[in-house]
Amino acid sequence: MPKISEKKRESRRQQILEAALACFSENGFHQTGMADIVKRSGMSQGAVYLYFQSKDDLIEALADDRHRREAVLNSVARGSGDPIEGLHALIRVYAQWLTDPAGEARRRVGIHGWAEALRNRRIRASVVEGIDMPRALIVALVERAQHDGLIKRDLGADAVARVLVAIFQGFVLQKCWDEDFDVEACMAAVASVIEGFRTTKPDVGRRTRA
Amino acid sequence: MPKISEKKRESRRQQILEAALACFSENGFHQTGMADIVKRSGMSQGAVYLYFQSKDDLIEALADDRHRREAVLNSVARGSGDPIEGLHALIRVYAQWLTDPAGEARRRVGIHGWAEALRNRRIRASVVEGIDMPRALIVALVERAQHDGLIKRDLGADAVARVLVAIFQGFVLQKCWDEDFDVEACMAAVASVIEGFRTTKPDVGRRTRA
Amino acid sequence: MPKISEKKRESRRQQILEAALACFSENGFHQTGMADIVKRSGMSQGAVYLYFQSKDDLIEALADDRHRREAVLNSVARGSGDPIEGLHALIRVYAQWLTDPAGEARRRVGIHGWAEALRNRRIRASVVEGIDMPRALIVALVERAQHDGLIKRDLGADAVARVLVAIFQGFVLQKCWDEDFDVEACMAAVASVIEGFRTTKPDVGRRTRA
Amino acid sequence: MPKISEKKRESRRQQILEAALACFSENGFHQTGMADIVKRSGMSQGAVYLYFQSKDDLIEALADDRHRREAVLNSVARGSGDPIEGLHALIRVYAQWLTDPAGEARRRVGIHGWAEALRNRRIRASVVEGIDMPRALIVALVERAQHDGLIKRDLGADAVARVLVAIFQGFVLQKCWDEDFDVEACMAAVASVIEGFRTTKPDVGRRTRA
DNA sequence: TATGAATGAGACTTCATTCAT
DNA sequence: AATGAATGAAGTCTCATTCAT
Repeated sequence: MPKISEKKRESRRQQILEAALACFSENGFHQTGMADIVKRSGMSQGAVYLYFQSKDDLIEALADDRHRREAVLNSVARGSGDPIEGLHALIRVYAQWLTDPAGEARRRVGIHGWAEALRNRRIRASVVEGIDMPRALIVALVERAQHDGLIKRDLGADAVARVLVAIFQGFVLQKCWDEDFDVEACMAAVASVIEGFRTTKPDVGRRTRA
Repeated sequence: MPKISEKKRESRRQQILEAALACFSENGFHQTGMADIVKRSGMSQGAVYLYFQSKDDLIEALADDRHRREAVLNSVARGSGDPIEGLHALIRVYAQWLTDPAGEARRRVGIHGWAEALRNRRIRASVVEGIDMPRALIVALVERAQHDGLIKRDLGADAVARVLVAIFQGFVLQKCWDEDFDVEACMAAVASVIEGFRTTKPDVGRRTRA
Repeated sequence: MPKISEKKRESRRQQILEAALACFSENGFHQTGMADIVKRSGMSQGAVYLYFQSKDDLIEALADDRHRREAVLNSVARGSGDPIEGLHALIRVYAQWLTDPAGEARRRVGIHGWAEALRNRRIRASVVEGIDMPRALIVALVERAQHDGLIKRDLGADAVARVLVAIFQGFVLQKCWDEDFDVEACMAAVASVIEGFRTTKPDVGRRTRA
Repeated sequence: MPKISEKKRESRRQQILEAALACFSENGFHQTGMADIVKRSGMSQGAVYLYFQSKDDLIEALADDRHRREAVLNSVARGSGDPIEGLHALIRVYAQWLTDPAGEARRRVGIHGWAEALRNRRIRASVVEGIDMPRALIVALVERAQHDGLIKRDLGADAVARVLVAIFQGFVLQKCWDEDFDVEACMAAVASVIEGFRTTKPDVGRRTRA
């Protein structure tokens, strides 16, 4: 029974996905040929089509893969007690993800995915869902913080979330374009961003004084 | 060889660029064929090559065009007296650019350009220069503000600038994917971000006390 | 204005159709590659697609071409006075078409078309219409002959027509498979077939009465 | 090497042949993939090649199968006393074969075989032999009938045979394209065709004179 | 200048067949 | 005997660019 073992099959699949990731990372989806992926994966032309129905299917599989990994990323910051501390935890997780050298290719492909999301419904769904997850998480944290009087009540929780998400999207771009992008330094600024959303202590002090 | 007037020539060039912008906006650079651009511009296949050497040349021309427009955008916020007010002015300008319905196509093409910048040196140069301009502007404002004690001195001016730039990059993405993106609400949050960078009053108090 | 003249364009089209006809005649539709047609036509790969949208389009064009030629063929036998003579005229026309050495390729492609008609709606429509034309013609002749008492009234005019059409379809097959197929001899037999449809002598009696 | 029983082996072979027949009937030889046949037969890719050397081998096996079945068909009309009655018997047998709903697929594949016979020597041999059998049979009957003065002596026996064979070939086509083809009505016309081959009454007169 | 027909390399995908298990 | 994963040549079609007019 030469039916390949599930383990082997999954391994082959990963082999192709990794080759595709590397190729897409270097040349984008549409400048990468199946031949490139085939060569890099060390498999034969036909073999790829035993694992993926088409090039688009391959691209979508990578998008789904990314989606799945980010879900894990988000779960880390969940369940923290203090909402402010939760935000900081989230930031730390993403900062780490941003710094990881092994994630370079994935970040680059992510950017290509952003462009692709503009014209491919399936990809857009995956990408948008990918940013809706952390956004929802942040919204929840912010609302709790607002309820506790820790974050200004006149700010939209969604707006706050979008700002934080945007910062990381921009950081991905800047990091990919510029080798010297200093994540550490920027993180300190991000911490201050959160400070900006907080209700100011002095008010309390002044109030007690009064 | 009947030479065409310079005016006519420029007009034709724009005609092609506009057609290309519309096509690229809808389908990206590599999914758009020269035939699409030709059809949309109302010109002939051969004509395009009288104005642009190649498809890549066309893409680069659009990138340069974008670069030139952004230079104008930045100049608006220059020369303001109060650096903090300068930052707010800059934000207002970009918010407006983000909201302009006529700029939709340009924003979308911009995203495709971000992806293309990953593999095309010439495009990257243009894109990076495009964000270096506002970044330098912000850095100058922040440094002045820090000197005046208006912004925390322990924050890197560059980091602050990168955060603000990142926010707008992320906003472009979110706006292009999501029709309902609420620029107004988000701008309020961005104002708070700047608050976060500012020195808090108590410090002044403490300093005076010391 | 290098827009090709209509004459030139039509000539190119024919060039391709002839190459396709020759290739299909030798190897059938699906065993003939576009490369074969391209090579035979002396044009370039891309050129063919300036004249035909796809291989299927090319096949359909040939089917339509055949359809058009047969319409001409049928028109020959129309308008004859004596319906029996009309039938014989039709037979003569088809016999000639069957014998024409220049039509060999067309007959062979016709057979491939019969097979293709089984799974391609568009082709079937063309083929069926192609046999409905002579059938309708024969039906009209037979009905007139029956009205004149020249052909047995108990035969269905449609059945008679189908028999005559079938004979020629079978002849095409036999001629294409067997170089030695003797059209002359067979035509004598076909004349007898028509004899068989005629009313028997008793009618002559009625006629003698007149 | 666990050898399979001869019975089992033959059963598997038939299983494949039936699947192939169904597939070829629907899509023709070259538009049917081995994968289609495999799926329909319920066997594995490799298994087919244990029973047939190649796809062509499979096609040829079906052609031979057809050949064998037709031999049986012809034998029915053999040995009849009256040659004219023999012709009618043959016609009846073929009419029945034409009507049998279970033979639909076989008739359709037969048409594909006619086309294939144009380029495949092996198939042509099988197909031509397949029509030579009934033709020879008819020739023998006609010659006997001519000897007995029942059929016109000036008709070539071979021509008569070819006409009758052609009629049934054409009927197969018309039946396969047109669900409403009326076999019954056409058979009456075929009976008249045979009438047409018969000597006319005057001959009888001559004979009576003798 | 301007046209658009022509080019041909290269894109993605399929498929008959083989072979390790 | 049987499996089905693997192969890789070949298929159809596209497209940026050129060039005769």
